[in-house]
Amino acid sequence: MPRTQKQFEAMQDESRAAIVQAASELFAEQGFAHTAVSAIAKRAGISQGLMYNYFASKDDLLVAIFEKGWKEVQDSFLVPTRMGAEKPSLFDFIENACILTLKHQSFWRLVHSLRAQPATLERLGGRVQEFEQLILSQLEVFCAASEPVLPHAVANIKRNPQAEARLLFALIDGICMHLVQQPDTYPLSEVLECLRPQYQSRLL
Amino acid sequence: MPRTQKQFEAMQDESRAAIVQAASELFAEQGFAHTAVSAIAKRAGISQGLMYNYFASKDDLLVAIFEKGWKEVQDSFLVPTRMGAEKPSLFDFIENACILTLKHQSFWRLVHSLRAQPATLERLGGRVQEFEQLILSQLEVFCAASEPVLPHAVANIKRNPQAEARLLFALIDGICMHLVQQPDTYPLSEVLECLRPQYQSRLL
Amino acid sequence: MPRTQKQFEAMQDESRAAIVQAASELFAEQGFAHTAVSAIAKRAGISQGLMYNYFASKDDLLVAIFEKGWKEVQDSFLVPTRMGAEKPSLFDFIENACILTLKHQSFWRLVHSLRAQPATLERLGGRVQEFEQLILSQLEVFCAASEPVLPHAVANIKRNPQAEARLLFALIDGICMHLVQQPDTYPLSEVLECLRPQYQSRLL
Amino acid sequence: MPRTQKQFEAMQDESRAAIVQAASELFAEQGFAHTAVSAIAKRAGISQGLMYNYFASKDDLLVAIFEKGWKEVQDSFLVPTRMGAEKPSLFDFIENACILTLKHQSFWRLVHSLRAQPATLERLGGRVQEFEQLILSQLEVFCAASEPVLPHAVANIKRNPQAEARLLFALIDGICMHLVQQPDTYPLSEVLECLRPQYQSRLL
DNA sequence: TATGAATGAGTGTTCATTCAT
DNA sequence: CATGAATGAACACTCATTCAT
Repeated sequence: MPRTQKQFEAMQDESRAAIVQAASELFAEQGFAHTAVSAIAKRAGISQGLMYNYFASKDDLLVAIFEKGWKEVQDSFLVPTRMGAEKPSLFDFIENACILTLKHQSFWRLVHSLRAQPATLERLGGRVQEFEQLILSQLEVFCAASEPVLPHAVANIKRNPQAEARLLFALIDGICMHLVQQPDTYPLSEVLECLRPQYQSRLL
Repeated sequence: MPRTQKQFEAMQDESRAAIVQAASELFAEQGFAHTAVSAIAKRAGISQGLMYNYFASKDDLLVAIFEKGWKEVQDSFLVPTRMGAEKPSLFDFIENACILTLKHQSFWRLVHSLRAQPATLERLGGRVQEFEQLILSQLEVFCAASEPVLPHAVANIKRNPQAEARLLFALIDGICMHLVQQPDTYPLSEVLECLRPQYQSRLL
Repeated sequence: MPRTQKQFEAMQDESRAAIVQAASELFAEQGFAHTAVSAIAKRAGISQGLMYNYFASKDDLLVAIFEKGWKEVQDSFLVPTRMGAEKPSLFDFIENACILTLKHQSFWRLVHSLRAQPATLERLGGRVQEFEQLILSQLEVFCAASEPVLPHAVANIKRNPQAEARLLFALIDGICMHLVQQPDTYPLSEVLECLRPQYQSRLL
Repeated sequence: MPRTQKQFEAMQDESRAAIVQAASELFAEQGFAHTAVSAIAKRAGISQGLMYNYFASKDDLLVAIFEKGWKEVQDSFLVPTRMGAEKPSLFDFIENACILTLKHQSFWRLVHSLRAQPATLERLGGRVQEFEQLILSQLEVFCAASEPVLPHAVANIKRNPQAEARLLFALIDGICMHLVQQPDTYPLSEVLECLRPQYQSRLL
C-alpha cells in the first residue's frame, strides 16, 4: 500500500527544510565555495544523493536559500507599519533594520559573503543586484520624504535624495555587516544611541 | 661571470613581487577559493613549482599579500599629516579614506571578501581582527579629539567616543565596501557632499 | 468487489508491456548506458520502484526486450512462406529482411549497438551470439539450396555454402545497419535494384 | 637545473601515447560509456589527474583517438596505388580494406560502436558522418570508373553508381564489422574467394 | 634556481537499487 | 500491488602540492 500524497509531501518538506537549514548555516559559516555538498548532507542528516532530489545543483540550492531568505526579509524588512511607531522616523527604520538583521543573521552573513565574491554572485544571476537596487530605491523614497538629515542646516543646502539614500545604505550596511560579524559582542544599542539625534526627523 | 649576490636578490624580489601582484589581482577578481595556483603562476609569468620556492602554500601567499597590502595602507591611511589640510577635519579623514580605498582597490576587495568568510579568515590567523581593531582604536582617538558630531547638540548629550568610533567605522566601511563593489559607477563625490556638513568639525 | 485473477494478470501484462515498450524506444534512441531507469519509468507511466517488480534489474530488462524482439523477428523473419512469392528468390529474401528490419527498427538499432559493445553483450549471456548463429545457419541452408550466385560461372567453381552464407549475412547486415542508422534518407529501393540481377536465382 | 625542452617533450609524448593506447583499447573493448577514466589511467600506468594535462575531457580524448585513427586509416586506406597491383580491381580494393581493418582493429571496433550509439556519436560532432561520407564518395568514384559489376549483364541495365557505392559500402562494412567482432575465427579468405568472381573487373 | 609533469585527495553529480509504507 | 523517497557507490573532473631533473 503506497503512502498517501500527504505523507509524501510531509517527507519532502522535512527533508527539504533540513537541507536548506543545514546549507544556510554552512554557507554562512564557511562560505559557499568552502562548503562541500557532503558536509551539507551530513549536517542535514541525509545522504548526499538525496540533495539532488530536491535541488538540481549546489548553485540551485544557493538560489533557493537566497530567495527564501529574501522573501522572509521582504515580509518584514521594508514594511514601515510594522515598526511599531505610528509615525516612524528614519531612526526607527535603521533600528528596525538592525534588529531584523540580527533575526536573519545567517541570511545576512550569506548575503555579505556573496556580495564580496563576484564569482559566486554570478551564480545568483542578478538576484543580489536587484535586491540591492530595491533597498536603495526604498531608501530614496524615505530620504525624499523625510526632513533634512540636519534640521539646522541652512536653507540653501540643496537636497540630493539619491546620494542621501546611498549614504544611508552605506551606514546601515556597515553597521549590519559589523553586527553579523560579531553578533555577540557588537554594542548595537550604544551605536544606535549615537545615531538617534541625527535621524529623529519624521518620515512618511 | 656569475651573478652577484645583489643580482640574485633582485631577481628573487622581482619574482616574488610578480607573484604577489598576480595573486592580489586574481584573488580580488575571483576570490581566494576560485583562484587556481596555476592561474597565479601563469599571470605572474613563472612556473607553478616556483611559487613554492617563495611561499610555502597558497594560504601563505594569502598572508603575504595581506601583510604587504596592510603595510602599504598603514603607510598612507592613518597618517593625518598626509591629508594635506593643516588641521584636517573628520570629513577630510573620511574623504581621504575613500580615496585611498580606491587606490588600493584590489587589496580592499580582498579584505572585504576575507571578512565575509570566517573560514578563509582563519587562514590569516587573527591578522584581520587585529587590523580592524587598529582602525577602530585610531578612530576612537579621532572621535575623542574631535568636536561633537552635532555641534548644535545640547550640552547634556553625553559623548561616547567608542560608540562614535564604531559608527564612523561602519559608515566608512559601508561606503568603501560599496565603492569597491562598483568602482566605476559609485557617485562618491555626491555621497561625500552629503556627509560634509556633519563632519566639518575639526579634529586633532 | 475484488478484482478477478484475470484482471490482475491483464494489469500486470499491461505494465510489463509498457515498460518493455518504453525501454525499447529509449535504448534504441539513447543507448543502454545513457538510459536511466527513471526515464524508462517516466515514459512507461509507472513508478521507478514498480519496474523492479517485473524485472530484477536493468540488465534483466534488457534481456527481456531482446528476447521479445527476437521472438517477433523469428515469427516473421525467417519464414519464407510469408515472403509472398511462391518460389522466393534470394533477392526476395534480402528484400524481405530489409523491410522487416525497418518494421522492427528499434529492435535492430538495439541489436546493432549491442553487437558493437562486448561489455553490454555479456549482459545478454550469449543470446546475441546464438541469434547470429541461427541467422547464419538459416542462410547456409538458403545458399546451399540456391543456384550459384553467378549462374554464368563455369562449372568448375567449387561452391562453398558456408562462406557464401557469411558473405550474404555481411551484405544484409551492412545494408540493414545503414538502414537503421538513416531510416529516412537511405535509398533502399535503389540499392536493392543493384542487387536484384545477382540474386534472382531461385531458392527452396 | 630544469629539464630541457626535449626532455619535456619526450615525457609528454610518452604519457600521451600511453593514454591514447590504453583508452583506444578500452573504448574498443568496453565501449566509451562503460570505460571509466580511472580504468584508462590504471591501464596507462598513470594517475587519473594526469589525463587532464593532456586532454581536456573524456570526450576530448575520444576525439583525439578518433582523429589519430582516422589519420592513420586515411594514410593507407584510400590510396589505390598502395594496393600493390598495378591495375587494382574492386576486389583488390575490398581485400585491401579488410586487411587494413584487421590492422587497425581497435580503431574500427571503436568506429562501429560509435556509429551504433547516437548519444556518443554526438560527442564527435559530425566527424563520423564526414568520415562515412568521404568513404562513400570515394566508392562512388570507384564504381563509376569500374566496369559493371556483372560484365555479362545485358547492355540495357542502367548503371547507378551512387546506389552501387552504397551497396559496396554495405558489403565492405558488413564484412569488416563481422571481422572485428570475431577477428580470430572469421574465415576472411574464404569469404573473399566468394567475392572474387564478381569484383575482378578492373578499376582506374 | 627553475621547470612542468605527475600525484591523489577532494569536488559536484548521477543513478541503479532498496524499502518503509 | 504500487509508490517515490532514500541510499551509496560510482563517475568525470579539479587543483594544491611534490619532485626528478
